[in-house]
Amino acid sequence: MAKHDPALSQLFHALSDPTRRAILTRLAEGPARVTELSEPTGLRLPTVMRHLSVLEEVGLIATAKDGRVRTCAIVPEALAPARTWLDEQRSLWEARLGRLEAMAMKAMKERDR
Amino acid sequence: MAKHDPALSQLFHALSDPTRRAILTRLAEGPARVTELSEPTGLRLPTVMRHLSVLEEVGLIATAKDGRVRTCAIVPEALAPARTWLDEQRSLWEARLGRLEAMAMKAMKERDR
DNA sequence: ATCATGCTTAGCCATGTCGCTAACTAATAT
DNA sequence: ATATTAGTTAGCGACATGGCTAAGCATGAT
Repeated sequence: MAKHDPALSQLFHALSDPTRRAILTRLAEGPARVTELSEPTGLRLPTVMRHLSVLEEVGLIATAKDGRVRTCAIVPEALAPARTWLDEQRSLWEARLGRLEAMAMKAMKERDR
Repeated sequence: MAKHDPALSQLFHALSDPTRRAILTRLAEGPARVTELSEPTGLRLPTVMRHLSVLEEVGLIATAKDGRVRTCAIVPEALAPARTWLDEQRSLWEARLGRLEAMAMKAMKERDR
């Protein structure tokens, strides 16, 4: 069985929450402080903090504290493993389609023989 | 705020489980019956059934029962929304990089004036 | 020195997830 | 007719998740 890939699981899990995706989308426009990120969500600060922790743990964002303000920025490379997995999946699928096509060709040749 | 996108959330959630990803990878090679899918997982049948339900609910697989055997097949188009979101995210990021670059150019011109 | 701001921590609650066993149904094989 | 096979349903338990409030703690403003 394909062995655990905890990083990928965590990555997809992080992306599975709409609030977290919204935060990432916001951050794609540029860095922001925590309060700034929390405002559009309608959620309380501690809740948003938790989402930010999740995002930071999987490496999707980086944060730094300056004085009492924490600034968050996106880490776009962190999305790569997800893309890679999806691409692999697609190429597996296409390989299979290719084999099916080959079989169909072969079947036609047999029939015409 | 970006409005809810429950389908995307469910899709990412479905992909966030290693067992489910393993099942998809297996199915990329061709259809399989339930028992066949359960064997390599080391999990009990009802557990695997639950995973299959999740996959079917989000449209990642299709199943059909013939006699007492249920056959499962992948539905590769179902991955598209995930890919699309990742691509959008990347293009947002690149647009931002573009703007930063433009700002840097402008700053250099100002400085050289 | 005091107050307001911005985050952080601790802890609670409801709900969801993932595993299991046990018992059931339906189809096929003997 | 009976036994086996393949899946299904029901329901349990442990733990994770996502929301909240309340209280704490630095930093910056007055």
